[in-house]
Amino acid sequence: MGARATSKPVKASTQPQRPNLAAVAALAGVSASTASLAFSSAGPVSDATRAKVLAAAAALDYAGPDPRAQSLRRGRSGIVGVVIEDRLSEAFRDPMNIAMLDGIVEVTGAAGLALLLITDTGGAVDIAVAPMDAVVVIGCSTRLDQSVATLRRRGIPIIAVEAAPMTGVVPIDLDNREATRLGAQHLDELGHRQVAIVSLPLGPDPLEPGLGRGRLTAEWEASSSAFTATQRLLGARDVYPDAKGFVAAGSLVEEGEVAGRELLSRPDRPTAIIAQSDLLAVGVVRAAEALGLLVPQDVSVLGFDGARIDGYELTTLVQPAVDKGRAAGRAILAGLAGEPDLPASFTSVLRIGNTTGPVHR
Amino acid sequence: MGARATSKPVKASTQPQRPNLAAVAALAGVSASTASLAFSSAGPVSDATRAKVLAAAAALDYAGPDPRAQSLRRGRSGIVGVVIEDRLSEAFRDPMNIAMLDGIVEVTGAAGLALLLITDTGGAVDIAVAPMDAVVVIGCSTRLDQSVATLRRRGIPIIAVEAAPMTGVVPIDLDNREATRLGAQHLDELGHRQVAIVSLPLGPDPLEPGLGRGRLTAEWEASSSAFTATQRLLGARDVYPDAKGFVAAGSLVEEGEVAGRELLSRPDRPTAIIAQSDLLAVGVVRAAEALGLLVPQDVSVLGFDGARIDGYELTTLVQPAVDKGRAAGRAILAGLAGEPDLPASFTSVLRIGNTTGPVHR
DNA sequence: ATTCGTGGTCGAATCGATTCGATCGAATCG
DNA sequence: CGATTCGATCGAATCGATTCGACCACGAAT
Repeated sequence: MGARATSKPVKASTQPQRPNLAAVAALAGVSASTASLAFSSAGPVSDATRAKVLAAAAALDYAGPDPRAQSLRRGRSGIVGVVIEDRLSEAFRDPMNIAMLDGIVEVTGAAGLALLLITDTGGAVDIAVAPMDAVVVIGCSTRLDQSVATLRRRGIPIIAVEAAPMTGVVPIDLDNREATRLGAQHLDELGHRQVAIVSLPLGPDPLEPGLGRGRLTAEWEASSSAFTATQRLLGARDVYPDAKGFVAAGSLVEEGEVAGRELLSRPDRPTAIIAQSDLLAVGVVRAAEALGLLVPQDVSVLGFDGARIDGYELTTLVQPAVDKGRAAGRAILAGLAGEPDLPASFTSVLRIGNTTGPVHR
Repeated sequence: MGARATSKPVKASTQPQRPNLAAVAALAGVSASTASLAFSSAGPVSDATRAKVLAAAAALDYAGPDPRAQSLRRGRSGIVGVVIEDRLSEAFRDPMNIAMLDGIVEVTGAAGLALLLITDTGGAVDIAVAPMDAVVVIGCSTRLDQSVATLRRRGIPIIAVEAAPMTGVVPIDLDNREATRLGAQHLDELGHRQVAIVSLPLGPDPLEPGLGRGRLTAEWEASSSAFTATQRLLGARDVYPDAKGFVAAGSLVEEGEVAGRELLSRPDRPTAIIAQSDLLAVGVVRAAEALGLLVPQDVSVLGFDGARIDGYELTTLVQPAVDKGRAAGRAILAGLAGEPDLPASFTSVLRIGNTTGPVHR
């Protein structure tokens, strides 16, 4: 059996060569076009023919049309990219991200689209090589600009959730600044004058690039590449222009604890702390308790998100995370359908919990 | 301007037709093959030529080779499917799933593969239509069988994490049964004789299909479609063959609370509860506290997973979730490289916390 | 001076399906 | 009974790139 196998011996023996539509058609005694019709059921095919084709497919162990070929021919892959900046483990620890993702899935899933997770950790390479029909960037830091440019050249719809406005990108916005200002006003009305901020990550500190965590400086604030954090910072500054701050390295309870310890153990301890997420706020509350301070008697804590974290009833700004996701999903669908852009913007509402109270001295 | 636009007016006017490699090559004055080489840098191309091609690409606003065409030609799409049974919001609330996913990303991401999230909620349709190079099924219930069959016909590597053995599927296993038995023995040594189980979802109750939650019956246990839950059940039965149980509708704290209330408010209240996840265990502890019971004095609680849930120091079985993910990632890579199957199996270790103690009456 | 590489480029086949227009037979209608 | 239409099927072009073998020219070796 070695004589005639000289042309392509390895390939032929190891791989029995997956059958393709043409092979199925041949076995069924019909043309490839008819076989295609039989599978896609997008044209008139007699029942007898369809049965023959299906039988031939079964005989050859054919799994149906190759998705790769389909996506080339149709120009659609059925895949929506989701660009997330952090590592997954970090991004998914924040319930807001999950809620939003779930909103996206709810809408896109119903339309038969699957989600491709793209972590931005590598270079800007990955993002451009996947066969996506559309892409959503979440918490897009400014350094994604070049990747976005590539995507735009490719002509696919780009949706950005809470990002700086860019031409050709459909925005899904949240009133981060106004909402934070609202929360700050609440603190102001309670009489708080010494207020500190715990900020979400701002990107690398220009002065001392290190852990991504540390006391907030004017330089750092100015060079921030994080849109949402900056907006919330501005909202706080609208009421407390000179508030001190601490930048966390992630939206995590532990980070909030670090920040809280840092801010509350100083002699000029603030009477209230504006945390940019509920997870951070919980950390701050813990730090306060660890330092023997009572919340809200000794220190008020304001959160952001409206995550239901059990054991706590934070005063916070409740954002419609799932709706944000749904809106992103609808924006994708609109983009794919060639309809006009479908931007959206959402507002957060202040929910008073038991972590803020009148200043007490 | 209407006269000569009769042939294909709509398409030509709305879409400026994205340029393709051929167009770039033409403008650069080279052949398509050379242009391809210039982009892929997988062959000898003079620097001058490459520069010409790149310049032409820039002039035409060409974004690089179309990923769809590439994946057809190369037979690879760079996409790994991850099949998750629940809704994302539910699956991602369990830290174990996230940890594992992160392990997968760590390995596959380094190899330039992106993850396609596939929720199993719809029919078995979706799963087969995406252009994937490999697929990982997580917590695969038996009803995925047909989808797996399709995938296998397609000839792509299939990795299953904690699933019933199937031919052609590479298993990544955890010692669910043995580990649970170990935990049960720990309770046994502490003198517990009245023990109840809080089980992870088992699939629909054959007798009364409802919420997916309720008292564990022999019929339900026998008809379970959930592999992991069944294994852990068996491990508990190895020590306590007649233990009563309650089936939760998800791995959630709230579900644990429901189950705990149900089991602990009865007159024949157990002295210990085996929960099949740490989240469930926390819920049980909360329920106990709500009922005025002390843990572990009045009731011992055993968890599973080794998730670090703050505020609690559960006695639990610590499983290497991230390693499981990494192993799955390596199994994928091996499969894609045509190497022999790379299965793996992991063991959990008992970590004694402060939620179990000697029986006290 | 002739030959032997070899870097650089090109043609053409191929990946696997979809889809438009054409064809052909049969059934319907006038 | 001839013309029309409709349903079923087929051919061929197309989607956009990759890649193998061929080819050409030029410098080096004999």
